[in-house]
Amino acid sequence: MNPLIRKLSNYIDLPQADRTVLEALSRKPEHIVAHTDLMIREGAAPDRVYLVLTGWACRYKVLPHGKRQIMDYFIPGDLSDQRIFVLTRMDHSIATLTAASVVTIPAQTMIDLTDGHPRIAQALWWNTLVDEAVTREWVVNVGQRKALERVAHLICEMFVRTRAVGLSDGLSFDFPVTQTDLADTVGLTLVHTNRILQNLRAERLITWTRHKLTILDFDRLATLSMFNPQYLHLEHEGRD
Amino acid sequence: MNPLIRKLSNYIDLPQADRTVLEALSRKPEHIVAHTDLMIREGAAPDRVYLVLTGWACRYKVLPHGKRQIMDYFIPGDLSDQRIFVLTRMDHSIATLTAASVVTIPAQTMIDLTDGHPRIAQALWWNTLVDEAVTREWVVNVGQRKALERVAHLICEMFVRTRAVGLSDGLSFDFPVTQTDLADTVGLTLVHTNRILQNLRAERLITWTRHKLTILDFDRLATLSMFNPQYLHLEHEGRD
DNA sequence: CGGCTCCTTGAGCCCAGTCAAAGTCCGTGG
DNA sequence: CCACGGACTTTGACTGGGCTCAAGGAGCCG
Repeated sequence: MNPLIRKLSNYIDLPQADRTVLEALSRKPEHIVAHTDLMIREGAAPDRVYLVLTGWACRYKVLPHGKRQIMDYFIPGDLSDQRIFVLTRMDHSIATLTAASVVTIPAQTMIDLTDGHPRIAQALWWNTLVDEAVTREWVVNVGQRKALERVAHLICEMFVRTRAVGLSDGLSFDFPVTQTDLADTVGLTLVHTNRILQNLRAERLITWTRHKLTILDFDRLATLSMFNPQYLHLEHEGRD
Repeated sequence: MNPLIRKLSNYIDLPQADRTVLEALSRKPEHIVAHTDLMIREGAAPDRVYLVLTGWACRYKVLPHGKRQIMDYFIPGDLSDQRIFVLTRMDHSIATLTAASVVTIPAQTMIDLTDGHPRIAQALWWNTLVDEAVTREWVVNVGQRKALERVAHLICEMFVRTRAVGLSDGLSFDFPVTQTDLADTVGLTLVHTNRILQNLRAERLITWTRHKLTILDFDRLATLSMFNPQYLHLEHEGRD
């Protein structure tokens, strides 16, 4: 099933008409190799929105001293900002982390989508609000959690988000980033991130080989990292 | 002038009709003392939006181990999420940092506002996108900058944001938070934040007494903290 | 003038960063 | 099928930025 529909269904049940409209968006995905910037680069004028169908991507920024911070992961079903073209310049970049298939949606299509389909419009608002909540939680993560908790929290989040689009398999899911990516996500060095992963493995909390991550004890991982999934708003909150 | 209008004018010139509509919102502000949670608390159902007219407020979250992270400051002209009521539960809290006057806008008023006034709708989208960009920059700040750079960056940002609503005086502006608040904002301890402030003063980069902060050398402060104001999108980007 | 809250300072420790090198995995081409 | 090369992961030794604990000082309000 289209991962965007699957994702939005966590919020609200969409009637068939709306589903058809959303399905129609996902024709003609583009296949993009790993580690490629999408067309909207920092400084350029955004005129489109990206929808990831398969693979992972991320938002990131590189500072003048060369350090990179990843500020968001895009997994299947994730959409880059629905109204990004209101701005005239991107203030960050978006790149694939893996090979990915991505749909490009022109600005006008997004406008028509929300103008003509109020339930989709509302679901996309939910989507936007969740994106904001996730980013805020990442501020909390790098600001207040210790290294081990930080990595554990990210793993919990990505597991739940992956499961929400039907891409988990029990407590296993595809976590296709390198340790360097992970380090730049949680604000630690590569070396320290690696040692933290050793700890998580030694504590029998996770296994992670060949991009396949398995959580061995979700409750302990969630408690230890103070993971409270409420900010993901996946409890079918759509009123009506 | 109404600080919301002033803020949105950084993006686009609003015709008098739109200004009048926005002015009308700001009748009956409520006066709230410092350190008070606004009605939407974590876990509660949001049904309104807040607009700050005077004073500062913040979004924050307290983790189970008692640590607080401030994820956003609200200064005059700042609006809490324009569509927050799409969610059924708040995942964080909002509190005043100082005495403040705040306008409460019911959900339906927000909907009418954007339905009936396309330019306001677009300006509010700009506002939302800037809020997101700010939060993302805060991820970068706590993730990749060192303590001194972090504090310096926040000062640069709050100076520019304050100036954008006409509340700066040369290189001086009201920075009415305690060092404890500041520490919880930049993800450092109070003690270390204090020492960093001593450094900034010793380096003759700032003075900060009685809530009045003066930047002594903006260029040096901006360079040192790698502050690039592009993410604030204040360059009157509104097309048309 | 007493008691808040907030700011400042000192000493010692530890979590995470840095530097450097070695090991592992995997795709590719001979 | 194996050798090679590049990307990614792991390990060790050392350093240092930021945290913790603790106490004292300054400003402000009643």
